[in-house]
Amino acid sequence: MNTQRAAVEILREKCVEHGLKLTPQRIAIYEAICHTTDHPSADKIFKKIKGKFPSMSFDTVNRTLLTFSAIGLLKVVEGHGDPKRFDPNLKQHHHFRCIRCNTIIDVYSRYYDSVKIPQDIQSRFTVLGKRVVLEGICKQCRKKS
Amino acid sequence: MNTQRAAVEILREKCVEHGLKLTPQRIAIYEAICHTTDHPSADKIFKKIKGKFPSMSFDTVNRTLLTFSAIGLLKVVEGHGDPKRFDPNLKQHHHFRCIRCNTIIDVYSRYYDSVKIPQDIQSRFTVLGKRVVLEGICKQCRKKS
DNA sequence: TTATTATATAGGATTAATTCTTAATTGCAA
DNA sequence: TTGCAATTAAGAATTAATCCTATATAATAA
Repeated sequence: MNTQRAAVEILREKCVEHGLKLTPQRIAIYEAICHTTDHPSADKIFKKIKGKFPSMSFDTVNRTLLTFSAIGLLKVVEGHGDPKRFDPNLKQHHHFRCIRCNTIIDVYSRYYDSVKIPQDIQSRFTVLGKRVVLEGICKQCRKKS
Repeated sequence: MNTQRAAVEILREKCVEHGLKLTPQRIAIYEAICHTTDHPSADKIFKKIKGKFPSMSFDTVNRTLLTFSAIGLLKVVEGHGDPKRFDPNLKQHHHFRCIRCNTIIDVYSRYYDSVKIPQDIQSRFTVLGKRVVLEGICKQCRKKS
């Protein structure tokens, strides 16, 4: 698949750039998370990979995800005290979180992208990223009640 | 102190509203968190209270904070997989998070308050809250490097 | 290629965070 | 007051995250 090849190439570049080895584990983990849009936890990725890669340890998955986060291959999304959740989507986007089922859904909006950093905030901090975070009830949970 | 009395009254109202008992533990915990602006974890609140209330258990602090969160007395702030952090500030506000020291600083901005919920998002979700979340380097950490 | 070496991994141990269990206590309504 | 349902303390159990170390391996250079 095209997107898979692209993923390995992106990974390879980043590894070379940071002097990291391109191991089968790293490839499997990066490909696994690239196929998600639900911001999975380390444990979810671990379980997903277990079938194809029975010898992999949870520690490797967790450590690798943190490494990826450190080199900017993915981000830890803002959560609410539950296990860390990872997001391979580096494009500017926003999040909606359901307070019932705790799902985090990507929101794309030019309008939100265009929200500016006011001058007084710029002088207080070095702002590297911004995001609009919405919360409420998702469609599925709305149906249930 | 005036703000302290106010805190107890707010707590009492909410407790009556939800059929909860007004216990000394709840009062102590609510007053403690009302005096913070640094979005402390349950553990920090626990340590803060320990001096005045040596018999209180960590579990009580944690459970009580979650109860407060459930009845809307405070909120669990968006974090990054670390222990839950609580925010008694229910006024519309925004957050800046330092990626170095993990401090979360309140940001007040009329401009950010005025950011709207687009129509297509309203139709997908029942949006109950919104916040602009900034991240970057805070002043203190900028000095260090 | 092959040898070398620094890095990475597996798997179990450890630590930390959170939640559960239970017996005792205590607000508060009657 | 009294009775009872809600709440608490304390420790156990569970779950999440990190650390340790012996082994394996990717990448480099001969």
